[in-house]
Amino acid sequence: MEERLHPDDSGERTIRIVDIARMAGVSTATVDRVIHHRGKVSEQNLARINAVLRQVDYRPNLIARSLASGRRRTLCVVTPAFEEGDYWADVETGIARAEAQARRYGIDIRRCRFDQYDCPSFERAAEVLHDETFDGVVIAPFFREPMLALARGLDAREIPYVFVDSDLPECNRLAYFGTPSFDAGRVAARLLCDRIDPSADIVIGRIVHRPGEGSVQCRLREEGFRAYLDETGYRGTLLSASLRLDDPAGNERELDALFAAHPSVAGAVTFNSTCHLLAGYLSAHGRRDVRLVGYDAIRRNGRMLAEGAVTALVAQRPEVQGYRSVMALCDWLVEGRPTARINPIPLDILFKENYPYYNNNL
Amino acid sequence: MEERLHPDDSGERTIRIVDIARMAGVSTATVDRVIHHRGKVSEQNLARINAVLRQVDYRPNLIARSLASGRRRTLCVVTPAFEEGDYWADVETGIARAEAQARRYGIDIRRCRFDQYDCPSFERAAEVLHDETFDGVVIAPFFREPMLALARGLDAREIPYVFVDSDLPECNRLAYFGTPSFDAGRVAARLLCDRIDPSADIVIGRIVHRPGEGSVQCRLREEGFRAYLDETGYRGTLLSASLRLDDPAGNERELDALFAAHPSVAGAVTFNSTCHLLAGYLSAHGRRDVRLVGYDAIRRNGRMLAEGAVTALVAQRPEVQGYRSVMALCDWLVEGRPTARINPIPLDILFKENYPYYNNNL
DNA sequence: CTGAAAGCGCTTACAG
DNA sequence: CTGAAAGCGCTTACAG
Repeated sequence: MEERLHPDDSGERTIRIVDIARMAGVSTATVDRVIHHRGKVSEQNLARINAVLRQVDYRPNLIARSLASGRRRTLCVVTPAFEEGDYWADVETGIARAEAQARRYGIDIRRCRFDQYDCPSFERAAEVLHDETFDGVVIAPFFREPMLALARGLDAREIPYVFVDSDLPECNRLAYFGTPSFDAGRVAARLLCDRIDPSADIVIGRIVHRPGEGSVQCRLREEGFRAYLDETGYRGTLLSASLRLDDPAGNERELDALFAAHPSVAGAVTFNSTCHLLAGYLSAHGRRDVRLVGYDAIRRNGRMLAEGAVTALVAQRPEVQGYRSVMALCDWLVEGRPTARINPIPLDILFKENYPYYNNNL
Repeated sequence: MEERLHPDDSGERTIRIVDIARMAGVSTATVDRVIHHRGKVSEQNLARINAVLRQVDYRPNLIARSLASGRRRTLCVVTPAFEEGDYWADVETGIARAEAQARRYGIDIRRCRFDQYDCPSFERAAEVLHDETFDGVVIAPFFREPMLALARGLDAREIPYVFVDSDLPECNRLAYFGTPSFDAGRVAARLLCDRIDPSADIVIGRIVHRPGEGSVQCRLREEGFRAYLDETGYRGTLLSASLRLDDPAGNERELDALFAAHPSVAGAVTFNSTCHLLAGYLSAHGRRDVRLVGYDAIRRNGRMLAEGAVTALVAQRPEVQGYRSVMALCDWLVEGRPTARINPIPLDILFKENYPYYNNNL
């Protein structure tokens, strides 16, 4: 073990660049060059300075650095467009918090939104990343193929990027922040099964946006859900209900037909944040005997939870995801400090009793 | 609405003290005096500068401020001593995280530990706060009377303090961070009742440290627990088991006797973080039919959860509590930014299925 | 009561 | 390849 002198340990004053310069018999500019690997430095000076650097525990004063350099950097955040009360509004809350902190270190944030149900809109957003240049990118990789292409471009230009919400492990992302979808499905299954008979039928509410299938995340959650049922000896039937965000009358007909055909249904689940749709139906029809589990603590779901129309919600700290995604990039750019590549965000379980405290997650 | 020019909105460059000085026709030192309400300033200059300040949206550059002032401040954190794997070790994790950030703004942290089961040790820690002077204090107010005395002293010396873990509302604390204990009790009751018959007996494990009664927090949790049972028509019997941290043989005898006398017990609960004691007993005696709910995601509890000896844990983000307590003080000291006085930390529910992801809560 | 000047630690042209 | 010097925005003695 090398003997090191550290100010905090020894009571010595903290080491500055001038100190190093003096010890190495060079100017501060040369020390700066070595520290940042920029410009040319003679072999001799390089060796001397490195020798000093090895002796002392130099910790750059980031505040001074940021003040002196005056350098501003710009990040681009590419996430779905949202309205108030939507899931992505909560992610934005976290991003805004990070933005406030990042500004102090000279980092600005540019937003770029896309329609999460419309692949071409994602591709248009990706074009911005091509046309302009950024120091880093946070992106919700909703659409696989365009994302892979985009990632190749970013890799080529050596622009670091962070994934939020869902992951594409084959990409060279700096970090990923999101909940483990498969286990999120298992959790939902457990919450439902704790309260219904193992032979009762369960409705799966599927929100249909367009002909294509659901998101990767929803699919993984469903797999986890089914896995749990298999493991625990479930022997009822899983029924599917196709619902639309924009067609209440159609939803009503769909559900009326389903419940008429299967009076024994005792549970329901949705794998995205729209369980308030099903909850509204159950509530309106007085079906308090049907247990419903869904995802995300958005206000409309929270209201249904409070009313008792939803049994439990599985939530995923969207603000934390937004905040940490941005901060990971800041840490990297400002201090060169890497973040873990995969950062599973905790899966939160909300009942009526603890929902009221599930707010400021920052 | 007053018209304000803000750099971010208008593309104008950001306002500095020199700009204000120029606009008011004074020196930067005088502007500084007005901004910080320090030193004497003539009526006339005061008026001029305030007029300018009203026009522009001056946002001090905190980085420059901290660099220039070179002022260091010291906070004192007074929390229970702990060993690895204890609850308070997790709180310390959050404190250490905050410390790293705070250092950049010239804030140092001093620790002061006490024995959470020993009031005199708390009083000794309080003496440090009297003898030395700090710019702010974070404190876990375990013991009411000495804390009230200490708070009076801090108030008199105008030293801001933040409570963590539990609250004493009659004190003039800058902020409080902790979970709502009563509802934490209700949540535990719900978790237990979802899985047992309303007429089954329930054991309450009480950890006895010394003759005195348990902490305020435990008592409140128990009240919430009982309230939930009352509301939901529970009609079994609540049985009490007195356990000790340091007497496994005694615990064994106590529980053997209890379970022998009450073979119908189907549930158990503890209101502090030691449910691993009860879990160990149940596991060793093959009592998988007894559902157990406890508090805090410390490692020993987590292991029992994974094994299935604990049904669910209610957790309270100790790292977040530690982190935010310190940061609240930093925000106040550095920027004069106040925090909400009461900050309820979310109540987390952990099952075997989501426990693995309940780690880095920061 | 007020302002000129130095300085916090680091970076950045610029001249050599 | 190197170093002296200016400057980032703010604060702090100090002289007046």
